[in-house]
Amino acid sequence: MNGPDQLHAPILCSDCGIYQLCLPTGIGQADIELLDKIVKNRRIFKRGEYLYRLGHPFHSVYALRSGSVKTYVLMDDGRVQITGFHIAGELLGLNAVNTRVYSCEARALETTSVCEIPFDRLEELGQQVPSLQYQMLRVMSQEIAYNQELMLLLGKKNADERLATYLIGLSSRFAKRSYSSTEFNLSMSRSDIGNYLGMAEETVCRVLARFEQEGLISMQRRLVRLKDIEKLTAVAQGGGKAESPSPAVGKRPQSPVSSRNKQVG
Amino acid sequence: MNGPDQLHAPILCSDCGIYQLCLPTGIGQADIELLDKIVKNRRIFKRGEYLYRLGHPFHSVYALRSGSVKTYVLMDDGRVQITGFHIAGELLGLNAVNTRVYSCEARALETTSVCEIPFDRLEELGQQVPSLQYQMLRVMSQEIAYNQELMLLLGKKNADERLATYLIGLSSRFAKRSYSSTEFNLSMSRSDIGNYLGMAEETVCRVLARFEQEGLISMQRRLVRLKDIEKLTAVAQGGGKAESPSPAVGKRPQSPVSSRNKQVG
DNA sequence: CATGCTAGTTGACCCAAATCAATTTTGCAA
DNA sequence: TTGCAAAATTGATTTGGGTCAACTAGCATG
Repeated sequence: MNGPDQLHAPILCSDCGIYQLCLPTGIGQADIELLDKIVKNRRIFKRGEYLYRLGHPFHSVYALRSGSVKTYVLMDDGRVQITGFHIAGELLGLNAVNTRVYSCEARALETTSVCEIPFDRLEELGQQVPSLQYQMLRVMSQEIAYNQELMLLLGKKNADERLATYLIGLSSRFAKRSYSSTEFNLSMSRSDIGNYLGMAEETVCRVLARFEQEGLISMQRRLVRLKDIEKLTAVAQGGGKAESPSPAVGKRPQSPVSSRNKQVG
Repeated sequence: MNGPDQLHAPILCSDCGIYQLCLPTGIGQADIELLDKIVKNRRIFKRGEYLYRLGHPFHSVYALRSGSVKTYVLMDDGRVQITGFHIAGELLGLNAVNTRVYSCEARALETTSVCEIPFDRLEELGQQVPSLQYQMLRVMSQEIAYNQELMLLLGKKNADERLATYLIGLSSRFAKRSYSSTEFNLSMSRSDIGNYLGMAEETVCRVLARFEQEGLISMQRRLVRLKDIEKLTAVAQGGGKAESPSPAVGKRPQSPVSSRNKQVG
């Protein structure tokens, strides 16, 4: 998605520049070597190729080394909801543990390098390395938290808030991986962005264009530059509408966000 | 929410009528007794009371014995998105494993009986009982799958489809617990339903009223009866609009579901 | 360097559902 | 039993963003 393409994947986990992302704290050198033994293989997926598909039997989880991937769920009639965009250091596929069948699809957005890890081997290893077990719980727990944020966005935010939230979110994910947090390349299309955020791609274009007019960002094609992160954050939180600073007497507050959907009961 | 109120909670997991729901297959009698030792206490929450609140330190997970609970996430300005309604046999709180802080709130919808289980004890026990570890992964994996379905609903379904999906979903959850799948009591308000489904409570009322007119359901207050599950299922899938069976020549298809948001790229 | 082809953009129009408003019904506490 | 607040319903009106349509910009390919 961003940063240098690392297409020459190293052979060992211990040589891998991102293993501290997919397997943070608490795993010793010896354990890393164990892990290295079970990683099935490093594979390259090209744009549009599937890491896994809906309904296929669950056998492996995938650690992203470089590139980016979208995951999405499907309806019978062909409608699609993208549930996430994933970049280097993220682990995919654990959501199939329960049913033993993938409940969504994962597709590369660009050339993407991954480690495929057979789940049953990973589970065995987990029994010897408690911190690895814990790590799996953490990864899933984090995914749940992300998904909850997305539900909040889909259920309660307007178009401006959605886009602003999206940009801010990308920015901080890049920052975490020490890429630029103010200038980056989108690997997904406008249409994918719209699908993910629950809006039409035309609306994505229009809102981005307005953000540019207002000096919040600049865009050319898929390159974004965030020019006013502070204001963008405010918009994401719903503070972009400039609440009338001194509400005239007799004038109903007419808050930009209705009291509906706020906590009451 | 439904079924007999089981307010006299038994003292032991092995006596508990629902332990096979919160801890399915693969746990032996001896392990159950171990588990029983670490369950901190059985508690009763009354309507409106919190099991846990946003930002509070994570210490326990909660197994629901009876009653029902809503979980929801919050925005700074007070907006709320309900992320789930939970009934007997479900396990809450595992989504705080990663940050060690609850990322959402859980609040009883009615008088609700729960087992509180300290997470660190549960984790220790998990190292002795691998199937318990696996069970935790399963529970979280299932929650992710549920959440993905909800994202699909929030992002891509219209009001009719949302309500139909909701009713069908409740029905099959009750069936799994061998309650009636065609007649049940809602423990949540219209407003909560609307919030959960991403629509105004007025719309919930209107759509329910129309479903009743059309003979799909009957409702009085919070008691629902599903009268035509088959058709309801069709509506949930987007098939309620009766695609014109023989499209006249020259008449644009005007499909009830646009080709947008379907899989293309 | 035409020729597509895909992705992105912009304008005009429309509609599903939100909002606003007015009642009605219900559950409970005094 | 009465009184009230919360919950639910129903109607009128508005609107944010979807849909349709036309067009442009990049970019690959023969």
